[in-house]
Parts: sequence; C-alpha cells; structure tokens
Amino acid sequence: MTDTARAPRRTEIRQHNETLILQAAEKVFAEAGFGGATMQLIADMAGLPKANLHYYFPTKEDLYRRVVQDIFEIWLHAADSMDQAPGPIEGIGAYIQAKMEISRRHPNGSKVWAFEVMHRAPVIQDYLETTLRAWTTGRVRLIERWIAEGQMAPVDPEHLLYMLWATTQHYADFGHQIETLNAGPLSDVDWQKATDSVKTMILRGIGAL
Amino acid sequence: MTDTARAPRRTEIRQHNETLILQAAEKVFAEAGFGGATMQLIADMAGLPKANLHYYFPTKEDLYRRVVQDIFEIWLHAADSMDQAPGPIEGIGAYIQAKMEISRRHPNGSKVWAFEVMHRAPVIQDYLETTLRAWTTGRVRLIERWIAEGQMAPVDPEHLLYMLWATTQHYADFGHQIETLNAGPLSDVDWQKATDSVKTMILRGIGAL
DNA sequence: CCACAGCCTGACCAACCGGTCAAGAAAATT
DNA sequence: AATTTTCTTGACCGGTTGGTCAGGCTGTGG
Repeated sequence: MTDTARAPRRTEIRQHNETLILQAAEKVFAEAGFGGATMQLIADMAGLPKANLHYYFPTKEDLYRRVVQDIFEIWLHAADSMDQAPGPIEGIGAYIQAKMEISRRHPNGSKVWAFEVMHRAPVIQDYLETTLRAWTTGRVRLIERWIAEGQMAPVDPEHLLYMLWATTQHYADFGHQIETLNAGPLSDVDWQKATDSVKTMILRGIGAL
Repeated sequence: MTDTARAPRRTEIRQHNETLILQAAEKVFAEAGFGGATMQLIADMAGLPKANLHYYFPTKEDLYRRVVQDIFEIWLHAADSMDQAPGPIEGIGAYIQAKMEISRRHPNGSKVWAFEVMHRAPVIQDYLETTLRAWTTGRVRLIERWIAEGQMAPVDPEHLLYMLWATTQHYADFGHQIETLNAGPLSDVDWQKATDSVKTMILRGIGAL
C-alpha cells in the first residue's frame, strides 16, 4: 500500500472533491430534477463554495451528465449474473435480486435516470440508441433461447424486460409512495418480502416455476 | 339540451381558458418537472399572455396542484371495473386494461404524478395519506378475499398492487425509452400486444390462470 | 530562495424567474 | 344607456440563476 502515495498525489484532492460533488449532485438532481436543482444547493450539500463546483465541472449539464452515466454503468453491470445462468429461474431470479438491491442502495440514481428518460433523454439519447439497444437485443436472444429450450412459457421477451425494469425500479422511484402506504421506511424484512414477492410472481408469470 | 345556455354563461370563457391552460401545463410540467417548467412556456403553449395565467391560477403551485389532482381522479376512477368483478381474472384483467389505456392516452399526467412522488409529494402528501391509503386497503381486502376463496395464489396483495402500478405506468413514464428501443412509436397492435403480455404474465404470476 | 501548476473563492454580472399592477376592453346585468 | 363585473395585457419589480473572473492560496521541484 506504499505506492498509492507516489504518483496520484496531485489528483488525490481532485478525486476526493469530485466524489463529494457527485454524491451531492445525485441527491439534489433526484429530489428536484435538472431544472429544479441549483448549483448553490449542490455546493451547500457538498460543503464547498459554488465557484469550486464550476472549477471541477464547468457547467451544470456536465455535472448532470456524469451523474446519469454513473448510474447507467451500475445498471449494465447488474445483468452480469443473468448471463452465465443455466435457466430463467437462476438468471432472472438473480437479475431481480440485483436490481432490487440497487433500488435500495441507489434510489437517487434511479430517480435521476427516470427524470432523464421522462425529459425525452436530452443528454443520453445516444446511449439509449447504442449501448442500451445492444444490451437489450442480447438479453432478448437469451430469453428466446430459454423459451426454445422449454424452460419457460413463450412470453414476449421485450415486455418481460420492461416488466423487470418497471417492478424493480418502482421500489426506488416511488419509494416515497410505498413508504407512505407502509407508514414508515421499509425494514430489512420488508425488502426481503418485496424481493421474494417480485421473484415469485414474475417467475411464475413466465411459467418458470 | 336548451338549459346549458342558461346558467353557466358567465363561466364559459373561464372554463375554456382554464382547460387550455391545464392542457399546456400538463405537458410542460411533464417534460420539465415543477422546477424546470416556467409560466412563460406554459403561456406560450396555451397561446395566452403570461399575466393571463396568473388571473386564472394565482400561483404556479396552484396550477401544478390542479394538474396533479386531475390525474389522481382519473386513476381512482380506473379501479371501478375491478370492484364488481367476480374474481381476479376479470377484476385485475380489467384494471390492467384500464390503466394501460390511461398510460396511452394520458402519458403526461402519469409523468407529472411520477415527478410529484419522486419530489416526496410536497403538494399531495395529504392525498397519499388519506384517499390513496383508504383506496389501497380496500383493494387489499378484495384481493385477500379472492385468495381466501382459492381464486388465486396467496401472494402479498400490496406488492401485487405495486406491480400493477409499476408495469402499467412504465409504458407512460418510460415511453420514450420504449419508443427508442422499438425504433418508433407504438402502433395499435403494439399496444394490444403490450396489454396482453402484461395481463398474461401477471394473471399467471398470481396463479389465476 | 524562486517558479509554477493546481486549487480555491468572494464578488460580480447578464439573463431569467414568479408574481404584481394599473389601465383598459369586453361582456353581462340593471 | 348606465353600471358593474369579468377578462385582458404590457410594463414592471425584487430575487435568484448559471456562469465568470481576478486574485490569493498551497505544496512541490528546482
């Protein structure tokens, strides 16, 4: 651990502050949207003067773009467990598990993504058309293979994906509504029950159980 | 039909302009959120001077509240078909049908609601705690009865409701993402396929098929 | 000791925001 | 026709916004 002090000394401060700013920005963008968020509020939450933000991120849009991209990376990574699975029970089950954990741990990121897509994706439209589309067609083929192998019912793969995204992200995006109906934040047990419910209903819904 | 010209003559202009403004507001709020929307933009889209908006709706928040309330009314109404149904196949099937049609016809309203809830519901928190909670417990009891009667599997009723909301509203809130992956707007046939897919997967998922 | 690159920030600015208001036009009531 | 109510609107205001910038600070290499 002695080599960490050698080269990146100069960028250490930069990395630290960028992380600080990105965390604050994620929260503020999630709670107010792009238009409603202010650089001043992000600066206050990060404990830095506003002018310092513009030193690291020249414009508000640059900062916003970074936040959205970071979330997108996390989501793409969540599907890794789906790929090497022998069948839908393990594959889709693991994907639901991973996405539910992301909804719990990164609810703000999920909200920023939702904001962005509802905005007609002004800053990540190219990602949707390239990376996400490629990702989707890949999983569609995987699901089609499982169907051909008789491991699940012949459902429309794309609508299954939409259902997976919708149900799991709902626990992040609409977390406030759920907490209100639940009369309080969800406990560990509540989250486990939610995950099990989603898994059971969807896996049975596609005829895999 | 001759009595319509009698009493409400004075409010005719008012009603016309209010509708005009509300339609424009719904669109702008959906595309930009509360913070990102501007009264000027709403005014331009409604074809009225900005000062005229403030004549009908004193503040931006008043206008926003009306938009959110109108959507809430539509959603509550969508569950009517669910109540007199003999079992989950008809009841939940009809509810999915109704909510999918709302997603198609009122996508902007759905988005405004999503914005509001993600904002931690600053203007409709009381609705969540009173009307929505009462509505929810009513449907939970209905589902529990169906389960007790052996018409469906013993799923958690609340998580079933969340799944219904999530999947149906996803087609409105994330419509842009879906259209991008679909390489164009959804046709009549596409919407029919989507509705059928959701119905089939959920009804089988709760063991009603 | 100096030089220099990266980091920090108070003060500032033009643009835009929600909201007001007075003065008048249009319509309804008498 | 007179009066009163409703509707319309350009001009305006205080406050806030994203972004700029000059000048100062800090620590490292010579």
